[in-house]
Amino acid sequence: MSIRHAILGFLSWRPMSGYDLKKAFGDVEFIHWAGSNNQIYHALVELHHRGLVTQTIENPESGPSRKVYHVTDAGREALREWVLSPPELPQLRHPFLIQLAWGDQVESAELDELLARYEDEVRVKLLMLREQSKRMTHTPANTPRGAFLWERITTHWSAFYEQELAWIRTLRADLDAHRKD
Amino acid sequence: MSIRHAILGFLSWRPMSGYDLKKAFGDVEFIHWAGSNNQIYHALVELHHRGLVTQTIENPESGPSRKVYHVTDAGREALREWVLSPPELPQLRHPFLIQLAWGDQVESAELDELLARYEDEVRVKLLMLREQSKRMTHTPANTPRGAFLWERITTHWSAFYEQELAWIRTLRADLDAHRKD
DNA sequence: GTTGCCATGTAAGGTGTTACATGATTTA
DNA sequence: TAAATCATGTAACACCTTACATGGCAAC
Repeated sequence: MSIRHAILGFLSWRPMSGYDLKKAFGDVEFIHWAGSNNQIYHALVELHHRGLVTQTIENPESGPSRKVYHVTDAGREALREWVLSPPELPQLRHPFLIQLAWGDQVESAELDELLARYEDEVRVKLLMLREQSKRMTHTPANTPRGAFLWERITTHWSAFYEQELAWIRTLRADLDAHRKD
Repeated sequence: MSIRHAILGFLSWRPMSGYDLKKAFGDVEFIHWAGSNNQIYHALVELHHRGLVTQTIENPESGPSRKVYHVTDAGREALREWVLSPPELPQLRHPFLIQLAWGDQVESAELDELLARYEDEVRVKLLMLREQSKRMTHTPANTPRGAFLWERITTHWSAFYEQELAWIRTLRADLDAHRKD
């Protein structure tokens, strides 16, 4: 799984420039690459070199010229192959859990403050996700099945943060109950 | 959050060598990401340089010599500070979701096979986690609160994969129902 | 006239993984 | 005698992020 596959995926929706791709990456939360310029432009050169995309240069009357990339048949086949490639397990990086693992180093009041801050961050994140999904009307689903998949994926993504929020709330409540014993 | 903090944390349990640390990182699932030789040995040199750890060299009668590191008071203070530092949100890397986002490229039967393979991977992972938690008796909790935290963290880690499993099962069932319409 | 968007790139630096190099001891 | 484990490190590479460089156009 690399950024090239995701680029092929985006280009299968419609031809795009590097700049378009950068925005596309930024729009879709669960495609985790921040989609930095470096990677995108570099990947496009490589995909072009391998013949998976073609390049057309647009010179509009006004504005800068853009290089628009289109998927080729070979590219479409590569996309299909990638979709069917062995699934990888998700990788969860959770620095806060590691921090918390040594939470015994601090006092109960300090610990609860830390947990409260984390709860806050997660809550804000969830609000942000919901706002974003409201705005995101441009789900590019061509078929009902595609739309269905897309919906399940984004819901699942939110569910992750919801579980996080529920967990931290229970934890705080239980620690509080303990403290009063 | 960097590997240095986790190292300080481990050393706060007991003095360890680089080799010990490497194993410690490998043992604890939710810290699993960081522990490669390169990083550990490099970080130890740096921590030593900053005076957060001291080094004693053991030359046992048999076997190779080992450099054992101990936390200093400054190190313990740095650990405390880190524990109280602003919490970071978890980062989820989920290549399979990205793959699935373009699942429309393949036929329903192929898609279900893919989902089945993923379900299998998650199931195996969960089994592995449960086995591991059975073996892991060496929870280094000094206090009841520490043990409590540790237990909540590892349970939460499993819950993540459990949610994953539930999600994929529902998804498959619903896709199947759709197909029969 | 300054900010922001469109558009293409480069450079530098940090993070993280895999493999390699070395050498002694223990276990099968 | 071959392997695995103990133990310390180095090297090379891939990945990913941040910031920089350039320049035109539009809007306020």
